[in-house]
Amino acid sequence: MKLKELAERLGLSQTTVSRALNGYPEVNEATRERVNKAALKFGYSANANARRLAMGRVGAIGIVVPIHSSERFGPHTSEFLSGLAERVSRDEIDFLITPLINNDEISAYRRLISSKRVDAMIVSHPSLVDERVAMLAEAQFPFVLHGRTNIDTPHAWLDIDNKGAFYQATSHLLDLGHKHIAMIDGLKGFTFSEHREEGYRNALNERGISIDPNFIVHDCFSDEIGFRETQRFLSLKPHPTAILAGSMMTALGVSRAIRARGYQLGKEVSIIAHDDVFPYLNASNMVPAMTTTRSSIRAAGTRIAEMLVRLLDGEPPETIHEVWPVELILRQSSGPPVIPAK
Amino acid sequence: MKLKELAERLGLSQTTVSRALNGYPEVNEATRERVNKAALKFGYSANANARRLAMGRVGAIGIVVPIHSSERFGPHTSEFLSGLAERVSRDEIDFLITPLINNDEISAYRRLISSKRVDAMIVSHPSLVDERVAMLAEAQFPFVLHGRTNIDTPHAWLDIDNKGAFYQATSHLLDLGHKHIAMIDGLKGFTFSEHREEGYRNALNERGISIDPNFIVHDCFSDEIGFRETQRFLSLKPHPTAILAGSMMTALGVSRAIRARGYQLGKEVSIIAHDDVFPYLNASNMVPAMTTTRSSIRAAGTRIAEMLVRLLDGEPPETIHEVWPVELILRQSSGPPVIPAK
DNA sequence: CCCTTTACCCAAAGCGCTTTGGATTTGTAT
DNA sequence: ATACAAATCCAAAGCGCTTTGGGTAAAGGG
Repeated sequence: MKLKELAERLGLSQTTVSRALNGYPEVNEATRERVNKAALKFGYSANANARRLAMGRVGAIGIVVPIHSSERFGPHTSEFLSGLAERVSRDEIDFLITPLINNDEISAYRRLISSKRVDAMIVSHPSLVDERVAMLAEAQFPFVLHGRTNIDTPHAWLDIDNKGAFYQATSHLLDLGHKHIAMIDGLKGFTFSEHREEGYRNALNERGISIDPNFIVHDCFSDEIGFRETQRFLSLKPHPTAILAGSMMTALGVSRAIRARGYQLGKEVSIIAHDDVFPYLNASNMVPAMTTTRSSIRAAGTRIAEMLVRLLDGEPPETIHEVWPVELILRQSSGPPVIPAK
Repeated sequence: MKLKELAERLGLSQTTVSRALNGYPEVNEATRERVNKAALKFGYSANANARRLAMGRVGAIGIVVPIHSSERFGPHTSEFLSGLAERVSRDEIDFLITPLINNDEISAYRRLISSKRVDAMIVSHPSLVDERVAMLAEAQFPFVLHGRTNIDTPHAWLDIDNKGAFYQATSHLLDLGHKHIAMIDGLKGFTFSEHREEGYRNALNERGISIDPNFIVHDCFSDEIGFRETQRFLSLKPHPTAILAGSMMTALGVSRAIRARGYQLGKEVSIIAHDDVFPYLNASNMVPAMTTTRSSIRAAGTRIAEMLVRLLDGEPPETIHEVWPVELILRQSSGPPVIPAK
C-alpha cells in the first residue's frame, strides 16, 4: 500500500493525504480524520526511505560500537543504550548500530555521515585528544559526546565527575586511616581513566602520600582482572589495605580475591567500587554491602538523548554540556584498616 | 558530493559511475579504477536513502527491544547483539534498534515492516505460542527466531537445548545424592523457561522424586532475586541442598546467600548455573569454580546472522533451524550433599 | 572492405515520498 | 452583488540513486 493508492482510494491527492498524515495545518480536520482512519485500516505507513530521501531527515541516530576491542558492546554500553532508547523512542527516533570491525573508527564515522543514514551520532569512550570528535566537530555533523575530550572545536557533551569521584573515594579511605590504597582503573588513554587517576593522585598528594606505581592498574573491567590484580596486590609487601575498583564487575573479582585470602571486606582490606547502576547487580545487596561512587549510566543515556534532540532543534552545541556529580555512598565494604591477626 | 557531481568531474555518465562503484561487469576495469579513486578522493559515498529507495533493499536488520519489561536490554541482549554484529558487519549490514515503549509489540513489528526500514528481523524471547512469530510468518516477512515457539507457519529459528541442559544438570545432582533440588528459572511463559522446567521435572520424575512447588521460582535474572530466593529456600525445612540458577547473575546472588548462611558452595549446598558466557563474568574463575550448563549466547548471535543472510539469499525458512546442545561443565560448586555440622 | 559481435557508455524512467506554487471553493465584509 | 481573504485541495517538481533499453566505437569474421 503506497501513498498513491491510499490517495486514490480516498479520492484525494497525494499532497493532501501526505499533509493530513504529517499534521500540516492546511487540511480540514474532518479530512484528516478520514485519512488517518483509512491509513490505519489499510495498514499504510510511509516508506521510510522515500520519506527520508524527500525530507533529508532520517529519524535515526548513529552509534559505532567496536565489537572486538576492549570498549566493546558490554554491559555498560547496553545500559547506556537502554537509557537512550527510553527517551529517543518518544520521538519515534530509532538508532542505528554500526559495528566496527577493522579498527578504523574515523572512516566508519565518515561513512556514516556521507551515507546519510543518521541525523546525528553519539560518541562514547573519548580519549584525551579524540580524533573522532575533532573530525565530527570539524565536519559540523551533529553529535554529542559521552565523556570529555580536549578538543577546541565546540561540541556537545555530558560527562560525570570521574576525578571528583575518585578524589572523594580516596580521601575517604585516607580519612579512615588507610595508607596503602590501590586502584584498578580503566584502560590508559581514555579520558575517564585519566580523570580517575588524577583524582586518586590528587587525594594522595594532598596528604603527602607517595604513589606506588605497583598500586595502579589500567585494564578492562572484568571479574577476572579484578581477581588477578587483587591477588597480585595482596602478595606485595606492604600490600594495599584498600582498593578502588573501576566497575562493579571488577569489584566482584576484587572481593573474591580478598575473601580467598582469608580477609574480610571492610576489615583487613576495604573496597570502594564505581557503580554504574546495573539493575542486575546491586551494590547494596552485596555482603557486605559495597561502598560505591555511584552515577547511573542509564540516566546519562537518557539525558544525552535529550541533548541530541535539542541539538537537532538547532541549539548550538557549545551551549550543551554538563558535568554530573558522583555521589559517594558509604556502606560496609569500607572501614578503618584492621591489622591481620597472624 | 553526489553521484551527479562525481560523474561530471570524471566526464562520465551517472550510469557508468554507479555501475563502476557497484561492481557491474559492463564497465572497463581502468574506468572502474579511476572511478573508485575519485570516489575515495572526494569522499563520495552513495546516499543510503536514495540507494535503498531505488533498490528496494535496505541493508539493515531490525530488532525490537523492550526497554521496560523484564526482557529488557540487559547483558544477554548485548552479548547476543555483539555476536550478531560480528557477522553482519562483514556484509555492510547494520542493525536498527527500535525501542518498545508501550508494550504493544505486534504493532511495533508491523510498523517496522510497513515502513520498509529493514530487510529482515530478529525476534527473541519467544513464548510458547508467540503471536509475533505468527504475525511475521503470516506476513512472509523474513526473520529468524532466537528460541522456539509452537507456531505452525514455517519460520527460521535457532535454539539451545534448554530442556536437555536442565535435565542433565538435575540428573547430575541426583547422581550426587541430592534429594532436594531447587530451581530459579526465567519468567513464566517464555519457551526457554518452560523448557528448562520441563527438563528439571523430567529428571526428578524419572527418579520418582516428588516436586515441591516451593522449590521452583520464576523471575528475572538478577543478583538480587538469586539472593532473596535462596534465603527463602534455606529457611525451608527441609531446605534444598542444590540450586539450579538460570543465569550467572542469579548465581552470584545464590552464592552470596549460601555463604551468608555459613554454608560452603559444593558442600552443604551445591549450585549449577546456566552460563551464557559473559566475557566479564567467568564461571571458571569463581571461588569455588562454578559448575555450569554452558552455551555461548554470543555465538548464537553470530550464527543467527548467518541464517539471516541465507534467508535473504532466498533459502526457504523451513530448512533453516538448529538446536544447539548445551554442555554440562563440572567444577567445584557441585558435589555430594554434606550434612551441616550443627 | 563490409557486417556482426563485443565492450563500453549514455539518456531517461522510475523508486515513493514531501513540498512548492497555484487553483478552486467558501466565507465575510463592503 | 462584488471583492478579498481564508480555507482547502491539487499537479508537478524534486530528493539521489539504480536500471532499462538503447547507442557507438572497436574488434573480429567473412
